[in-house]
Amino acid sequence: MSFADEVYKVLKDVPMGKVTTYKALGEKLGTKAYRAVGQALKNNPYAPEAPCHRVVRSDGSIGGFMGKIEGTEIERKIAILESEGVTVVGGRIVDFNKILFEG
DNA sequence: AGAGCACTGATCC
DNA sequence: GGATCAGTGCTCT
Repeated sequence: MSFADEVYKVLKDVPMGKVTTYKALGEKLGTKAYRAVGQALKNNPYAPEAPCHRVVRSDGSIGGFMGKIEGTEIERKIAILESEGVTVVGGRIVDFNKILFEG
């Protein structure tokens, strides 16, 4: 088990239509290195199992996969979120606090 | 070994 | 209320 594996394990526990934050994942893993969580997510070896698009920043913004890398596979993940019932506007989650899953 | 990163909370203006 | 600093753990050079 690697650090990344634990991240995905927690991530898979997030129900559809909900989102979680890097912080929540880090806390569950018992670490404070939230950046390391992001590192693991961008690696994303468990692509369909690890819904990295379902992970957002603590303030509800989508995260680094927008604005500078738009036009990549990332934007499709945003569409997936909306498909799951999560609304994203201007790179920000709508009703973020209501769909936030903290386990 | 050193810099960087898909972050966050706390300071500093 | 925005910009900057420090902390954190892992990956790449």
